[in-house]
Amino acid sequence: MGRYEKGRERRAEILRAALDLIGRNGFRGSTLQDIADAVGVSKAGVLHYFDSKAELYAEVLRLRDREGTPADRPLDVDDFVGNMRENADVPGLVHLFTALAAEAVEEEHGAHAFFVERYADVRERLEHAVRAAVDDGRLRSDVDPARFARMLVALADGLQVQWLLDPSFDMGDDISALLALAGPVQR
Amino acid sequence: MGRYEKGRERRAEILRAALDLIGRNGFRGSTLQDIADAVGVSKAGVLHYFDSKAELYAEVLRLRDREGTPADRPLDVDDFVGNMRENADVPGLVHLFTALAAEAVEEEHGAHAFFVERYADVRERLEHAVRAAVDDGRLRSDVDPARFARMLVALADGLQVQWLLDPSFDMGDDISALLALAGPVQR
DNA sequence: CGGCAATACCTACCGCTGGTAGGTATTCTG
DNA sequence: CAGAATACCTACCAGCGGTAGGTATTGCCG
Repeated sequence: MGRYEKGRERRAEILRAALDLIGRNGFRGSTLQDIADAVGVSKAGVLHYFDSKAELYAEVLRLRDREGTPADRPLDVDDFVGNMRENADVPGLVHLFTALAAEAVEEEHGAHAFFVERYADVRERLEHAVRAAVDDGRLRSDVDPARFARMLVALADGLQVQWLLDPSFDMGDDISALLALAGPVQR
Repeated sequence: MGRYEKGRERRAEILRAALDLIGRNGFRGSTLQDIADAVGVSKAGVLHYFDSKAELYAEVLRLRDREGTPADRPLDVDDFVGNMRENADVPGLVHLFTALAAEAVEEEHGAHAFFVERYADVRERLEHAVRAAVDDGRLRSDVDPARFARMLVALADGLQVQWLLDPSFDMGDDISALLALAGPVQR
């Protein structure tokens, strides 16, 4: 199952082209043919590297994840706010993420495995970060880390949909608002 | 532009058939042809009543909204928790909602108008409910009603995606948790 | 009642999409 | 340098949402 070097390069080329196209035309307007043309390869050539379009898109998102925050870094709750603000610069990818996630809910979907893993991973890392914040006294002691992590992720996802429909608010502010509500009781 | 009686009945039949099919097969597995067959009409017959599949689906969701909570009733923040729990009984529709909403982000999409209106409406009604709760002292006075309404909706939408991927938690509990965080400061 | 516009709804067709079959050319390994 | 693995092509397919343009039916109005 190993790839030749030429193969690894092509694969990377395809992912990069897909990323570009999505950013430019949105992912609904990007077909396998478009991606193939952009790379200078046939449609079947693209499908030689990815079993389906959905899987290709999942890999695009995985690539983006890797290029963003390194997965091994601890991740703090406040990073989440920053991540959210950065997303405002790449609406195409945000759209891809939300739409694909909602589609991939079914087991047979080509991106299902990706989202299962990704949600589990993000939730777990966030849970640790929340627990740390609770221990530090930066979050109220009655905050349930697992639930709060799920809520943070859910809030982020939901805000993205509303923001795509009408980008007239700052998603980071709303995440901050949740963190503030869970902050230590003042007064 | 008025319809004959037969037309109005057919239209209703189609919507009901679509609703049924979605509940049974999920909406990804339901094509215009399937819906047409279920009603005993041709594909073109269906498209006589709806300009596109997306618009048909939007009408399905609109129907479901009307059959649920009456739109004129005031709506209280706690209703939201109950609504969320009810959704657990109709995963097909939940899937339709989240996936279509994420798709319909683009202006040209057949369901775009529906979601713009619906989000605006729900947010506004929720904002009033939040303001009332703040005035009653059931929510902290520093809660911004507009923002909090948006957050509630976002949390609900986001939870639905995670719940569809793994329905092992109660979405109502997480909504409650947000309301609790925004509740009056105790101790 | 009769006429006639609006509506209902069909068959046939279209372009495009993601995906497959099966071949040939290229790359690397022993 | 043999030969398996990989790269990647052309040709093809079924199914999809959607359109064109026709005929049959409905209901209103004089």
